[in-house]
Amino acid sequence: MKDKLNLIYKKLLEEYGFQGWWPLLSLHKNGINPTKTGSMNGYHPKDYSFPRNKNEQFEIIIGTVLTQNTSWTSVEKSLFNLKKLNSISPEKILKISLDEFKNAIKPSGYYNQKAERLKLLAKWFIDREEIPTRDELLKLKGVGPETADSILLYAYKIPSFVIDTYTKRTLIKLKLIDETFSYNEIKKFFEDNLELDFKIFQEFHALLVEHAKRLKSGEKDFLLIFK
DNA sequence: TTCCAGGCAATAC
DNA sequence: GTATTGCATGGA
Repeated sequence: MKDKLNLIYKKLLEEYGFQGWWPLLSLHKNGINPTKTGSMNGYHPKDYSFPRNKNEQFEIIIGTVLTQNTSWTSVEKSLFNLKKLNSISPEKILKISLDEFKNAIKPSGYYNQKAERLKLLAKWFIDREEIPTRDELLKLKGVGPETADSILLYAYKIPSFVIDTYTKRTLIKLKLIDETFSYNEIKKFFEDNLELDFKIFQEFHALLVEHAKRLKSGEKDFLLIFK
């Protein structure tokens, strides 16, 4: 199974190249125009130095919450709105009013709950110096398994595999799992069969998402590249 | 117009 | 532990 999974990773990498997740606003080109830049901006292929400071780390964390059940282009709009308010830092988010904050993140949907939870998350982050554990993250309101794993993997570079709807769908299509597999079972499947390297975990997860997205747009046969 | 998007918490069984 | 439902905007 190890060989099989590594072969899938290799094929995806050959097909799409390095993905450079998690996207950061400071790496956007063309200034402030998220609708035009779309979701192709902010990535940093083969550069694993991010996040380089606490603000970038925090930007990733709020992104993981904002993107819950929401497309990344919508999250970009919210992040740009926050940037205009000069508010992508935990201190600023705590400082602006709840209404102003809600209005800024409205494009991402569920803005009432996300605003309250992000304020709590900001408070938590300010007091948190060390790397959090997964259980600690799961106790935070608004942080479920996928968000916790995304925070660990992309904000803290801890090899904790992220399972999202795309990942699960891809594995089902490849017949490596079936619909009954739970989040933790799928996570274990990856972590038991891969080298525990945060770079591989980041790329593999991002590649699975990219592949599933292209399938959805009807670009090519889903299983073609694996043959 | 309907459906889905890089889910989560509350509730019910 | 597993199944269901509300949360909400924006694009296809």
